[in-house]
Amino acid sequence: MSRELAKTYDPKDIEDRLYKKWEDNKYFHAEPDPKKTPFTIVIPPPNITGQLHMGHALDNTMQDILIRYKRMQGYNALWQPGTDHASIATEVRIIETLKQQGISKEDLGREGFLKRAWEWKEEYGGRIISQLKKMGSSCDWDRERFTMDEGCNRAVTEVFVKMHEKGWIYKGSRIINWCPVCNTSISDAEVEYEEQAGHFWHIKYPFIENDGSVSKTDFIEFATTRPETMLGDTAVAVNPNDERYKDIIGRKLLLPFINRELPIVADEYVDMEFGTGVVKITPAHDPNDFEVGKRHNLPEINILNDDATINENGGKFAGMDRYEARRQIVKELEEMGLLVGIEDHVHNVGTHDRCGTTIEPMVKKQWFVKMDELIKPAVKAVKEGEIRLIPKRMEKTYFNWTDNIRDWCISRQLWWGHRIPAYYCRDCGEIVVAKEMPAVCPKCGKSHFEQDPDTLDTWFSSALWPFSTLGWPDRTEDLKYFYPTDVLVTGYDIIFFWVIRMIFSGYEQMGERPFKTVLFHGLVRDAQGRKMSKSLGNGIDPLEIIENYGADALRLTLITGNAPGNDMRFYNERVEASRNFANKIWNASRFLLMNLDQNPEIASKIEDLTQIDVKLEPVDKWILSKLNTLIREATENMDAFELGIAVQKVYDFIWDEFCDWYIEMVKPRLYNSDDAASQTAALYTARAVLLDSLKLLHPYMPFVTEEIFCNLQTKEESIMISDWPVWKEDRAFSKEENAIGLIKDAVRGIRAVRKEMNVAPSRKASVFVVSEDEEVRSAFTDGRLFFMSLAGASELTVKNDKEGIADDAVSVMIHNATLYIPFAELVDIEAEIRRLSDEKERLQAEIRRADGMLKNERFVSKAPAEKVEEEKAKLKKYTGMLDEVEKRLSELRK
RNA sequence: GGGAUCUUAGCUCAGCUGGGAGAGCAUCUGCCUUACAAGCAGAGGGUCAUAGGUUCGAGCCCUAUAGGUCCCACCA
Repeated sequence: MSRELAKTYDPKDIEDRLYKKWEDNKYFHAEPDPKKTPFTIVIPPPNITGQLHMGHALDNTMQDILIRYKRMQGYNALWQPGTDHASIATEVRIIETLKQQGISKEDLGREGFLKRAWEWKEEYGGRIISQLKKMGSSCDWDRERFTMDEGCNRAVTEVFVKMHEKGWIYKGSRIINWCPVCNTSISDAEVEYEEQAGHFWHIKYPFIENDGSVSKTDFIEFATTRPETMLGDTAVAVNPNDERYKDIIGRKLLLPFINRELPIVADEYVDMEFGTGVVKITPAHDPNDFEVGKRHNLPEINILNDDATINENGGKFAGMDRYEARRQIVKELEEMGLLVGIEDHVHNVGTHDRCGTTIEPMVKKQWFVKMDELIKPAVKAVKEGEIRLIPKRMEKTYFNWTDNIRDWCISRQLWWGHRIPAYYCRDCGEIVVAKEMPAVCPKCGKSHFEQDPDTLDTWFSSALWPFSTLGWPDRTEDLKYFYPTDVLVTGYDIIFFWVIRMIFSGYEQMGERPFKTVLFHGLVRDAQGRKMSKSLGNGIDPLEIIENYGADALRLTLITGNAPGNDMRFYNERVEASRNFANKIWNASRFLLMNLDQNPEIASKIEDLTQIDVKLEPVDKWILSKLNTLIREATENMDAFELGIAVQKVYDFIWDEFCDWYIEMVKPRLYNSDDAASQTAALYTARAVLLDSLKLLHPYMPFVTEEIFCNLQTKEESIMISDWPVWKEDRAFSKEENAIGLIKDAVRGIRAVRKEMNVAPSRKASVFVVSEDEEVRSAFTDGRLFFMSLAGASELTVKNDKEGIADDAVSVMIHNATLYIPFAELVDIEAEIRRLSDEKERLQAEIRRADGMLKNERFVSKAPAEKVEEEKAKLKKYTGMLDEVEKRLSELRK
């Protein structure tokens, strides 16, 4: 045993060394073992472009806590790691880099670009992994996967082909969200709405008279926020019930610039109350108009190029950017007298969540997943509790999405990702969806196939993650053993993107839930409560925190004082508090090790001692009993995923009960080498309690606990594979809990009195304990040594009456006993009377409360008997104390 | 427009099934007590947003109001 520990804990000394030890010993590795119960978590795969941020830090800390806890409980714990190719995010980043070198994506060509992308993956994919390791994450790195590795690719193709056969994946011409900067379609979930100050342009179109001429006097007026879309108008709509417009339904208008005839159609979609009650219809560029267009068989005229410039359908505006065209159109309408007015208008604009570009709705041919049937088992599972969401309120968010589900646009006009397994015959145009390119066309027999150039939404592959990582589509042993997984830990912000899609994919592909519980956490915000973001520059780098305070401190900070699903604020003072706690444990163990060093005989045999070998004293039993309760409660809290509460209890126990009370209580015994039995019991107990406390803390603070654990014992090689403590009958000592509780009350009372009376700490005083209760007297007699030391007493007399105690002694009342401290020259009778009078008032208030409850017949008859008894006991206790205070007061007033 | 959530000590937040309001930080006082000044001891500080209701009993359950945050929808 190395006993030369530094005075302050320095995480830098130990973290990397211990992590290496764990990895080298394969503690993180899990293999199917029928003798053990599996416990599985799949990591939310971080993007290969990513750098560890506080969100990852929180997410992974929570997972590591659960995994380490279950591993210690004897489960076959697998934490399945991996990374995500993050199709669009990565592609955008690579394009940016290329741009700096003056190269475009097209310059490289598809193949060249993908080569770069894989190089990128090799270069950066490992970065986030090594950062996760710095956090202490106990992932099974032997099983590291990537969403575009061979197995995942097979899973993706398998699912696509299967679902296509089933008719649940289809290609269709629908209105989709188009990002003109990223040059791709995106799903509804990727659109972020942003409030922007814009305008309402009030415009009028002229009627076409029956003779075919354009009216110079007859117009219809409406308003739009996107005037340039008029180039794609194919109708104007009014509500069929609108009396104002009944007569004009079916008439025709002339679209300026384009000179297209527009029918006036009647559709319920139009809100009569809003604006003029007239809506221009642009089926190719507005989702609602698209629906109207379908109902009325209107042509869909796309007026935009992919880069959001106006195409040839825009007549003379062709080639202009969308906003330039908007300005020009408004200007010309004004000149033509067709602009009625401009109004300021704040409205929500859809933007691409990756790049912030305003998206354009466009009709395009894309691949979709049909959702109506697919979603059903996913809804049922959560409704019936087969999948539990924590906190429960997340179910509302979940159902809000499932109830309004729309088909999922899965094709992307990107190169980095899973290429769609659809093949087009160049000769006859036949589409074949298959795992591999067909040799010959089933229709025309020729073999000129071309694969669909598009790739899949990045979430398509992550939706399969819980089973693709375990070997699916093969029925591997891993899959049979570890699936379904147990807990999914993630932020509530990706419930739509990922959680729901994993759930329906799990049921569809595996016929079974992908996980039993989803544990949500919130966002980590900055000290002012703002979201951490690159643009604000307010992000706190977890690696920097680890560098300055250690990974354990970071982990503890992220878990304490936080409930599932709630956002949290992060600031250095909180990390300092966590770091201080690590140091506190460090020093407690240093204290123990020093004492073992000074008692080599005891130290040599301490590892072999059991509780029955040592003569436990009441304080030893007291702390063991407290520990026992802690073990039960902390375990219960962890099982309920109340990690913040669990660790708070462990923290309080270690710091308050163990360090501030127990260690102080046993010091006199440890320093008295005349009583080896007592020393042994104290060292045995301190060590046993510390070891179990460390175990309870290990999931939260793996490094410091491991280091101390290994210093304290030699039989087990690591705390992370040691057994989780359990509540034990032979550690429950209620009598000692009461007795020591009483002594603590006495010590606190005396300390408070001394402080109030300005008695210097160095000045000792004699203390008398007077009690008629024999048990109370023996508690103090048994605890004489440490009680005196803690209370600053020079001598202690325990007796059953106050005979011979100085009249002006200061007194402290506790349950069934009164303490007297004669301070000789220091007495201030008036002050003592004031102090006791305050105490009297306090006790009277307590008695009023308890008495009031007990006098309430309805309380006595309706409240649980246990509760009533509790109040009766309190009433008795406080009445007794009040009697003593009153007696003392009358003596002092004589 | 729909929904969720929050409002508890100066600050940041816990408070699990309703049963005498807690922590960390900050503040004040006193301590270098041979594990730890990243510490020890003591103290102050809250009508638990407001108004009703249910209950023997409400920070916790219900209703309404006010303010904040977030999500969804997107009336052109």
